[in-house]
Amino acid sequence: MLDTQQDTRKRRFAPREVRRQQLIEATLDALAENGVSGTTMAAVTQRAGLSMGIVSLHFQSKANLLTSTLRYLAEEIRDAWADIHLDAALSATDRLRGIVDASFDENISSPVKMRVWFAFFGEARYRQVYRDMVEDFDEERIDAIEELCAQIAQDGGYDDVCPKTLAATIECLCDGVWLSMILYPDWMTSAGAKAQVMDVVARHFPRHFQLTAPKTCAKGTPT
Amino acid sequence: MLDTQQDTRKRRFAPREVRRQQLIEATLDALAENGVSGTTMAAVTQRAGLSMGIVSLHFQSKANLLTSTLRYLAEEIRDAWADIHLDAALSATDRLRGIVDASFDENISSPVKMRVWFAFFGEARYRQVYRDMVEDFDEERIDAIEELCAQIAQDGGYDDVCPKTLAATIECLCDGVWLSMILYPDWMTSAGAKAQVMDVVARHFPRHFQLTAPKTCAKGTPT
Amino acid sequence: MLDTQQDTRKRRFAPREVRRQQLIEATLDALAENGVSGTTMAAVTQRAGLSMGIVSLHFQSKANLLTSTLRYLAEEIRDAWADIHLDAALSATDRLRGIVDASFDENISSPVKMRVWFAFFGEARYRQVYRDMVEDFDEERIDAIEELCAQIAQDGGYDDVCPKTLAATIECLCDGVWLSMILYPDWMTSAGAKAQVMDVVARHFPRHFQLTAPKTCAKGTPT
Amino acid sequence: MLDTQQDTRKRRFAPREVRRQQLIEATLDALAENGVSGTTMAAVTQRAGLSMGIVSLHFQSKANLLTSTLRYLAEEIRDAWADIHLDAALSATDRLRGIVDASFDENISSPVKMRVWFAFFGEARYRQVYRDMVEDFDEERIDAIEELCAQIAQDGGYDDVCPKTLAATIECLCDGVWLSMILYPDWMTSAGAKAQVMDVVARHFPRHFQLTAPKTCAKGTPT
DNA sequence: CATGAATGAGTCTTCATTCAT
DNA sequence: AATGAATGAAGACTCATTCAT
Repeated sequence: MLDTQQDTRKRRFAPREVRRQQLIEATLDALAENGVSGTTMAAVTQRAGLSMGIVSLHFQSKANLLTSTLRYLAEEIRDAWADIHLDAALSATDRLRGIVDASFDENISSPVKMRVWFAFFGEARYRQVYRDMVEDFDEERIDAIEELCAQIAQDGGYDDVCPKTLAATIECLCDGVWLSMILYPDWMTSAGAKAQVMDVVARHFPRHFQLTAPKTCAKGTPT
Repeated sequence: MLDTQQDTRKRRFAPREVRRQQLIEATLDALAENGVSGTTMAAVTQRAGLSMGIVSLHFQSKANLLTSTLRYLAEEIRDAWADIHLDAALSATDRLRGIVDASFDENISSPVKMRVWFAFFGEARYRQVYRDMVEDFDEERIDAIEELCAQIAQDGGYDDVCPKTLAATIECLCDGVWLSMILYPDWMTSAGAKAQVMDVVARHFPRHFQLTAPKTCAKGTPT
Repeated sequence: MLDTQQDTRKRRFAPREVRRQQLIEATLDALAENGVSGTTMAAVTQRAGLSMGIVSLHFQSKANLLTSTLRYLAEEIRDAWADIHLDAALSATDRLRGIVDASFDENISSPVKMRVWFAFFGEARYRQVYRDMVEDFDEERIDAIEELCAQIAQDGGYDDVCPKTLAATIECLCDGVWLSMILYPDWMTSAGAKAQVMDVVARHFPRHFQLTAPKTCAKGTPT
Repeated sequence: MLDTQQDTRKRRFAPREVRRQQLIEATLDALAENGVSGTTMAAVTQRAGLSMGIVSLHFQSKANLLTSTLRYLAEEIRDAWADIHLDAALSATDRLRGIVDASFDENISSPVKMRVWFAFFGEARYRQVYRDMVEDFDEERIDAIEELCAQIAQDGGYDDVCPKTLAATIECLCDGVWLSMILYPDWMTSAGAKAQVMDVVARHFPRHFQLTAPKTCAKGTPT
């Protein structure tokens, strides 16, 4: 199956979607390594094993290729999240945990993709694109988290928890943990990231989530 | 006083340090507006009201100007933090609150400077520069927070709090909140940011910090 | 035939070697007219009827273009010399004369190329490039001349001729004559140059080479 | 005496001529090391221990400084040559030998000055200046040599020597030897240069000049 | 659908010259 | 007479885009 795909990719002519995907993946690698400004079309196409002109053919311009790459990332996350969100069989606690797990899934938050996110975020001219693209989804997502928090708070009788604040805290914490994963990849792993966030959730809903035992938290080995 | 300074800046000859500062400030503005790749030397010098060659004269190269700008930001934060950290008159709780307050000080976390920080973080090259520059300080800072948490935990008998985890949570939360301030400045203000972080602290140390009352937390107007 | 070549050169796409040659020839002209420092990439490419970026495409940098041009000249001389040197049918005297003739061949020692040689010699940086490039060949060449002189001296019983000194004299004299051809082109022609050098050879080997008759040497019209 | 001069040079204010000489000497060093294009005003003035603006003050422009430096060199040679030429006590043979000796005097043909000569010669835009400056003197000099040769030829009954051709040969040989001194300084020394030229003279006037004994001419140690 | 040589506007950098002190 | 900070034109180099094949 993979062989067939590889084969298709190396053929002189390939369907439009295969080439687009091939270029987007090469762009992800190039962006992770060199940032937005350091990513040249020559580098992208060389990585994809194709010629320079191919970008114009499939994406018209560099700006469009980058925007498409960003959209690809956003949709990937949205899809992963939607799977959890729409699964009617899950309880509120399982959903909340599922959303956090999905956020730090090895595929979603791989080092390459995290670097690409922040590369776009740091470039002022793409920040607006980034914002327009994630705003709706961000809002939808934070509303969903808030709703789950509200439901757990009500069901569990957690009178002292403000669902809105907790939802914001979870969102911000996730963003901050992502940044740590980029800046200090050796210090913050995918598993550690999940534990870090879930600990704050557990701190608010102690009867529904298990706190990481303080004793296991030895100095020098975070998470 | 300001007039005098303005006057000095516009004079044909100015002391070396005045020019350097003037250029760094112009660079901050340019970076905030255009990101690292979008920031041209022409844009920086025009903003400073000077000629193009002046950068080479005072900073040799664009790379050195950007690195110097990054160092300026880092030292500004370090200084603000050191004021709190070295004030022997403060209690552990006051220090912890002081560090969070300083992190979201209007000058330290102004929109311009926040954008510049993330512009640098987005570029792999400058991430390394940043790490080389502030790794020691970052570690010192998180150790200090951990120590304060440990002290409060011990004094207050909070057996269920792992100081190391809490310190990491605070750091990550601050980063994430900064990110929100850039992306949704209307939604996340400086005051709201402090409240957001202190709420998590209060959740861990309820007898030493005041939780934001859940009732004030109405939907639509977070914190 | 020439039209075809011209046509190829003006076409939007040309084989790599055609473009390289085209650029080297334009560089020769530019160097002869403006020297090393006065030769700008814009001037070279304009002369070639191409755009500025083409140099980076085929030679990466200005330094590499100049080095390649120097190598082109050196190889041209080496090839001309090798034709004589490897021709087994020639006698020692014919070879010696042949080498001198080749040195002042209209193509090898054209005004343009002579000026380019001295433009390079004037730049310390390219003197080293030149040495690294042709030191071996220069040595081989002077050794060959010495050997020819030794053979003629032995065959003709010229006991008073030191082949080593004569070889050095011939080399230096050629260089000096080239210099005269640049500075006073009206005074020193290609034919005169050959006569000048061969006269010194004849002075050493009077029974093998014909001296220019002293009577033809009238004041005001040298050689 | 030297101390006094050094002292004058380091004083904040110095007579016009002292400064000019100081700058010309610094220019000679800079030119020898970096060629015409590589010689910046900053490098020259730094070498002289003075400030950048001083050149404009004493020479108006870089072009004028370089032309003045070239003139300084030309006059130095002319003076050295005139001493010999005007010395009525010398015989024709002594004068001829004296001119050659002066040409390769350690001061006149020092490595630094030789490099500067060829640096100017290689730069097309200074070649005309160079030519205008040395043309008259060159002609005067070659006429003098020719006259000396004619006198020796007549006095010694050398019927087969054309004074005009020999004078041209001596001139060209000197130029070529100078070039060798620059390109291969280890191979061609000042003493070797004189011997090389005088050997050709001796070959023409064997009863007036001593040939270098052929036996001393061993392979590997030229001249 | 695909190639890659060619283009040329945009950028960084250098440096002779100027001028307030 | 001397300084050196500042200027700005000029040049090398980069790279997204175009287009003949």
